Amino acid sequence: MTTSKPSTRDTILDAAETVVAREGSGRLTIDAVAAEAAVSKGGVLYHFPNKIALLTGMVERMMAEIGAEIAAAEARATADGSPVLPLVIQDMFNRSGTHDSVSMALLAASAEHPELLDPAREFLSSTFQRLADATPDPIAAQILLLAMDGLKLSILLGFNHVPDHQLQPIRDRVLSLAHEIYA
Amino acid sequence: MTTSKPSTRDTILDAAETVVAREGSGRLTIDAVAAEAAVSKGGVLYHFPNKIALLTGMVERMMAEIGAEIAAAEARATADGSPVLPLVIQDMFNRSGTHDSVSMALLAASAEHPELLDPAREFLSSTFQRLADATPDPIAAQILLLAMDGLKLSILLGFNHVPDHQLQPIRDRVLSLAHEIYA
DNA sequence: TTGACTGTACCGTCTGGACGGTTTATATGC
DNA sequence: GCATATAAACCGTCCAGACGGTACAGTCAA
Repeated sequence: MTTSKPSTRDTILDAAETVVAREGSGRLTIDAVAAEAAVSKGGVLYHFPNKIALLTGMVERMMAEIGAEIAAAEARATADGSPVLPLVIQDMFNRSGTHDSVSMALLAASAEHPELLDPAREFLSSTFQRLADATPDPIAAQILLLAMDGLKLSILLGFNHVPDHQLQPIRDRVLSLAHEIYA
Repeated sequence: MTTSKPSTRDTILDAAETVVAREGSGRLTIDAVAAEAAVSKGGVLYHFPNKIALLTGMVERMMAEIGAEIAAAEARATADGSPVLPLVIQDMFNRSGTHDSVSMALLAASAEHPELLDPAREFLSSTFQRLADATPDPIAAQILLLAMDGLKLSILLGFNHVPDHQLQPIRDRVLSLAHEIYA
């Protein structure tokens, strides 16, 4: 099992995300992360020699998580011959709600060292591009993926400009639209 | 004419947005804003007695701009009997590209004092809710509005995970989908 | 014995904000 | 018509605190 013990390194990254989610990216200090992770400041600096390394760690873990998730969806899709896009979108819905590492890492990095997002840019754009291009209607697929981004943004910044009771219908509609693309 | 002279106050708010766009929300300091606005630090603090006031000013101007834009679209719509949603969406497309005050204000405030967004939350959610509910298919309208948010986010953080050459087709498709809602 | 930390003390820099001074515009009194 | 008063708009400097980072001695389990 890969989820046996959360290594201190991961604990620290989790703590960093929690701080960003709760207090804003501007309050992401090494001290705050240490306190949140119940580790000393020296302990944080042992794993991440400086703050840039910490931010880099957040961005890298985010990319790894997205990559794994999409790869898993693709594997499932090819396994039972179902279309990929709905699977990916469903994953996104399931993950939303919990403060997710994607948004937090983006916010944190963009606040202080936007250039750290350069590798993420390439990775994300090519990943989603590939995903959309694999469907019969790439433009429609992109629009749905953008809608998912928007939903994430609104949750991330705390506006549910989508009220809770509309979340379920939106989810159903987006999924059915995703299926229609393959019709 | 209301656009006669850009008051120092507005110059300062513009400068703040520029700083956020160029260097990230974490680099939004009073000194940086002063330098960008070609005003002394004391000058900035004359108009905004502290940093919270500056952030509040950004958020308030953002709401005013959105409110005015949507009101204008609604006025145009009722004037010639055309549907509102496509007009609003067209405005959003036209505004994108230039670093817009909406995103910058959101980023800046969320970084340091997320609670400053509380009034914006209410305003934006009720505004977009009203807009969507005024269409024959609120769910579809919400999805399109979310897609616009997503597009804004991706431009904002510098990922065009939508490549430039797809922007035009996406624009056309979203607009035609917006029209279909009324069909 | 080594790796993974803790804890404390400390330094240099940056930043928000306070403060007092200075220019400019406008109004008032004579 | 001119001096004076007054307030608004702005400048430049200073300071306390926060933050990133360093250094180093000590703990403790495997």
